[in-house]
Amino acid sequence: MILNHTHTIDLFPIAPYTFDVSFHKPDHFPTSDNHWEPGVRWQTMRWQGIPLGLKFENVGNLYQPCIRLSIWSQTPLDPDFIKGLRQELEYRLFLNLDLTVFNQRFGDDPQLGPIIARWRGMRPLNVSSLYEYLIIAILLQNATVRRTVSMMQIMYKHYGTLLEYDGRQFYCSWEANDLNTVTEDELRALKVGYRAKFILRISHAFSAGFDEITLRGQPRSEQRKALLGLYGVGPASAGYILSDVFHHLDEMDHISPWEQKIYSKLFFDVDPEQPVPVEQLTELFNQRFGGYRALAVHYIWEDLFWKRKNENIPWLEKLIRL
DNA sequence: CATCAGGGCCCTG
DNA sequence: CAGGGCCCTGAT
Repeated sequence: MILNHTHTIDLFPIAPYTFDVSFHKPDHFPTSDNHWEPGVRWQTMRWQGIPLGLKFENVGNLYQPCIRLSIWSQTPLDPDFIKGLRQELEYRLFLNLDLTVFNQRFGDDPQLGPIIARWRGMRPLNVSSLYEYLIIAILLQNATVRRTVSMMQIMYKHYGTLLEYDGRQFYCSWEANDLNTVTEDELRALKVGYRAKFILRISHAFSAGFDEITLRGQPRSEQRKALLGLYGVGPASAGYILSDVFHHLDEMDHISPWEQKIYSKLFFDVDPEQPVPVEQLTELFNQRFGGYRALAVHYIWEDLFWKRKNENIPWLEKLIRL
């Protein structure tokens, strides 16, 4: 599908805001719906059923942030659509997050302070809808990164839409309805394994009305309950979604074994293969980062993975198993 | 070649 | 509440 019509609008995040570390997360596995270069991110999006090609460009700075957003579409978009899209992106990109309190509170923390200074203005990144994020969460389960990438790619090939805009090609996600007529065997043929059942059950739930926007307005406990009610979603996936999709900056209910190893090294400087008990990690997070546990760990985590981009971190390589 | 664990979850006992 | 099984893949 070739997208020829363009609209351009400006988005104004709350300062401080930093474009690159907010739009590129070195620890996220690569998917063919987006591409980042310094100052630019291409990203497809399906909104109100319409496939869009987005291009975000940094035209501001830390204290006077501005993002120029170009929107490619197959047919012209009316102003109401653009308005709704703007609101949705402001939410998903967390542009209204005011980091002032966080920065003040942890600016003097011996570990977090220098990291905040380095990445000031960074916020978590999620451009996906809840449904799209759930698919990713399912594909992450019990798989290496390489396998997750290949499962995601084959799903895009079969059910996504290839978009061409700005001289580039990216896949755009499908909708839950699109899988209504797909059988478990068809999905299994794509080598997603037992996850086929999860993907279908979740897609059916969304087709039947499971609604992201409604959930946004509910308290975290209700959101968690609703997520855990989805077949194939357990505490790990629910935790990622509550922090990444629903923006709960203090979400830290579940620490999985591989995370436990990395946290043990980062916060206690012990051999990751002899990790400290989860309860001890939880206690440390509560004491030091209470109220902002997810955001604090996000800063430390991203700092580590940016470092990994530039230098070899042997202990980490062993743990992330590409 | 065979075996096994992997960035979970469901189901059973 | 602990533990087996699940699809597949690549590492050993």
